[in-house]
Amino acid sequence: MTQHLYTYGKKEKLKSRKKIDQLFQEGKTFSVFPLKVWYLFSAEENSTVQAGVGASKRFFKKAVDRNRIKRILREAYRHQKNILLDDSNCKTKAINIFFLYTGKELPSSNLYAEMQKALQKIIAANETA
RNA sequence: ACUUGAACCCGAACCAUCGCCACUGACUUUUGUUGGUGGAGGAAAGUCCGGACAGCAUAGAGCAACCUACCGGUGAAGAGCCGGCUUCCUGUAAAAAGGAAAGAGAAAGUGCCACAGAAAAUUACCGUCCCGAUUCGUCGGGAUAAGGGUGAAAACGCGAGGUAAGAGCUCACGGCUUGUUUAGGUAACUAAGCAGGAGGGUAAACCUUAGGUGCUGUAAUGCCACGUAUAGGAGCGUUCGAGGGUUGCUCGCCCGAUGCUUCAGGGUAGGCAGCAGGAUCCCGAUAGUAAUACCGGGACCAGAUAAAUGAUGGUAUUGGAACAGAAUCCGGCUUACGAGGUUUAAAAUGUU
Repeated sequence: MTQHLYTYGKKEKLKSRKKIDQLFQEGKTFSVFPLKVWYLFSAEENSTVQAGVGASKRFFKKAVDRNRIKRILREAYRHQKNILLDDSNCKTKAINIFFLYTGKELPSSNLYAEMQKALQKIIAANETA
């Protein structure tokens, strides 16, 4: 799993509208302030972890601010995703994850610590399941 | 010199590492590896105008609604731009100069005009004048609109005549306005003459006049793929017509039959085109006061669909800056904004 270290390319993004709707309807959720996380394990054959990020239009009316948050979240995921990929239980599963920023102000840090916590929670959830 | 305003320019450099999107070369040909090129704005914003493009409609009439409103030019077009005219403001001895204007009509009608003031359009508080009464302090009736006071604005200004006092009541001059003649100008308009006329403002109040306006927007629209069920129940209807279209309404007109509405249930929500070469951008010449036009040469310059430009460290000083992120595309307008650069102004009281 060390071949692609810190990438976040097209294949790793959660893009299909169908999958996202499914995730919001059927997926489980928890919060690590200021993040809210949806996740869903599925038994599909192409086993990849796909993740998406977002920010509420209600709190961030300017597109520039939403772009900024999405970039920070992507950067945080990009650097920390190997926590998930190196875990032997998660490696082979298809996991859909969505990170929503629920804070009301722009983040002051790079959100690495929060992202790490969130990913570890997903691993823990997988083990109990 | 600083500060402030206006106009224009610019909108954050370079290096390393990690990473993103599009196109593309090579190697591998399920997949991937590696290299190259390009990758947000002056407002991409607000969605306020105008188009291109697309679909639908094209049988009209009335009403309603909306838009435009000095002249000429420019442009695909506009509520755009350029030049001029007029009016107003600043300024000046007068000019020059600078700035502003939703700039047709208030002389068709209706309405409204805060506060103050007697009164905001047929008004009279003080005052002035006349008549009557009088306890000589004033009181009552009438005339008037010169003067005072209020206000953003008070019945055109000023002089003379006139009168009890006064008043465009009359007259001269001036200002305004309608028609007309002459001269200049493409025209708006300007100057002069003649004849007539009115008397506050407001049309970003209704309104009137003149001219004009099909509707809907790229989630348009076209094509391909996938998929279910020409299944079932109920209602309406087939020339005595359900329903639909036609601009918002009314009339009228047109289309119209395995059709329309609805209940329950089921399926899809993937790709391609539209979509990045255009009223394009840059440089130069010519014409024009200018907007702009035209000619010559050169350039190809983002294109996604949960939606690409970021992170970390360093280099000279400030520890990183403003407003802000394309989504069909153009032309404008408006609004937001900064460290800086250039020019210009400070005459409506800038500082040293």
